[in-house]
Amino acid sequence: MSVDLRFRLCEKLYLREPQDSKLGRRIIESSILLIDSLGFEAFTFKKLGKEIGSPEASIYRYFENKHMLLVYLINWYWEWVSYRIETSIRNLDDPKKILRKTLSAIIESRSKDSNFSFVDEPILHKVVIAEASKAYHTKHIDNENKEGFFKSYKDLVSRIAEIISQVDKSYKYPRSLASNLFEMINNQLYFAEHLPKLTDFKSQKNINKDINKMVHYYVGRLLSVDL
Amino acid sequence: MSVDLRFRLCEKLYLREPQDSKLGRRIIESSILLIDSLGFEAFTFKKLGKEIGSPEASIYRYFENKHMLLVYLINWYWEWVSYRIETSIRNLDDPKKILRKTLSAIIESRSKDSNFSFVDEPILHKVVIAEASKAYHTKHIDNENKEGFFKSYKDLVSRIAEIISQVDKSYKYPRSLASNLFEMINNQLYFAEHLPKLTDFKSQKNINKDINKMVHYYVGRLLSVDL
DNA sequence: ACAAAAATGATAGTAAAGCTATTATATTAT
DNA sequence: ATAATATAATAGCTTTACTATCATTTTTGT
Repeated sequence: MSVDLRFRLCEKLYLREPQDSKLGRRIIESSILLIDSLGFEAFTFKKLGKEIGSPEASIYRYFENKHMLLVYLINWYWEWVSYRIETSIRNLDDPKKILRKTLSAIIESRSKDSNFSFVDEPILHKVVIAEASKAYHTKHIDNENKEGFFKSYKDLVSRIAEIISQVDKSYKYPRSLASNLFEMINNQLYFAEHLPKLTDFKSQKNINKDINKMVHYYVGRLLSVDL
Repeated sequence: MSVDLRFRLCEKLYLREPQDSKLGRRIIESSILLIDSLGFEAFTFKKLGKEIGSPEASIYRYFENKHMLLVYLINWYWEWVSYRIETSIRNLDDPKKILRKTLSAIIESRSKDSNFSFVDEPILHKVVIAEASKAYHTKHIDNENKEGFFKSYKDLVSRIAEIISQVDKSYKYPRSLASNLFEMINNQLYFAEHLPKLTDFKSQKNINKDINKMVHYYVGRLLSVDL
């Protein structure tokens, strides 16, 4: 019998912790699928309610609105990526090796993880690729940031920046490189599928391998180390 | 008496060419200011109509909906950047010099241009930074791309990729580098202002200089040339 | 200068989104 | 078994995102 791990996310994001109840988990599970299939703009709590056989009003008891739900899902995703990275570099000492493993773990954060039965990670990653920028490009960004809405992503970027600095202490832009890494990977994946003129990658099975190669080359060049 | 230049944008974007009438230009002018101040989500044609003293329905005669208007504005911005780049590299031969000038022109695409009286370019750039990703992260991206909704940006990226290739013919990712350049610059500017943990830049007057330096360093490193 | 054509204004109306409120019925905890 | 809590069922309200109609300007062609 599998026990679901759970992440502790910013409490301001929800009215009731969705990981703790059946309905809550169904909200998480189904919203990921529904946002993926409808797109965030066409996604509504009414449609989600219909999907899971519960009234709209019940969903409002968990999340104030669909924006909060999106931010929640995105935080969940970054917590999960962090968890995968830490797992994959545990017991390593060599900074270059740690960096290499970290980069590969980031790219591989696209496959199903049996530790979380109610989340389909590959689809959640699709949602992050397509919708995450909407979560932080809002008029209320400064308040929301103060409340901790983006903590998971910021912590992850800080961690990667640290790993980068351990390879090249003199590198001037570790945070920018770290955030750009995530944004770039997700953008290039999106472009490969939808706007191929904006990328050199082709949308195909092996795209992960190609992106992985590029990212190692890229970071290696910028830090002038061989990765 | 100043004569406004105008750009030829994809005709599918609008129902009536807004650059050709007084009301149309007021729509462009005021929508930029209003999207900047309200954010795209809270921006509506009703509010825009109130602002310019025209009924909502009149605006609908120019643009099918606010999404189309946003896409239009963003195309306008990229056409303008292209125009500024071409102006600044005219008569140059040396590929490295062309690349250097191009990068600087991109960064400097943040100041008022007196050739277009009805557009406040610095504010339009703010709108592009905050809202452009919403224009292409939609469920209808593939259809819209087919219709040419993103032509201006794709053409610009192609042009930069060409310039990059002329400096280093063997560089494998010219398109990805070009698109990443634009996305990175805009993201880092946004992060500096709103999510400082995600960047090494501080939001202050001289940020353009700092970003310019980083971008030259960055492209120089990746292409292994001195810029 | 004048009629025809085209653009704009004024106003109304509709469906859906984005909520909030209320009461009834299940579930769960003690 | 009962009290507390969560969920269901239903209703209703405001705003958004449009569409339609007709009157009034403004522009254009001759």
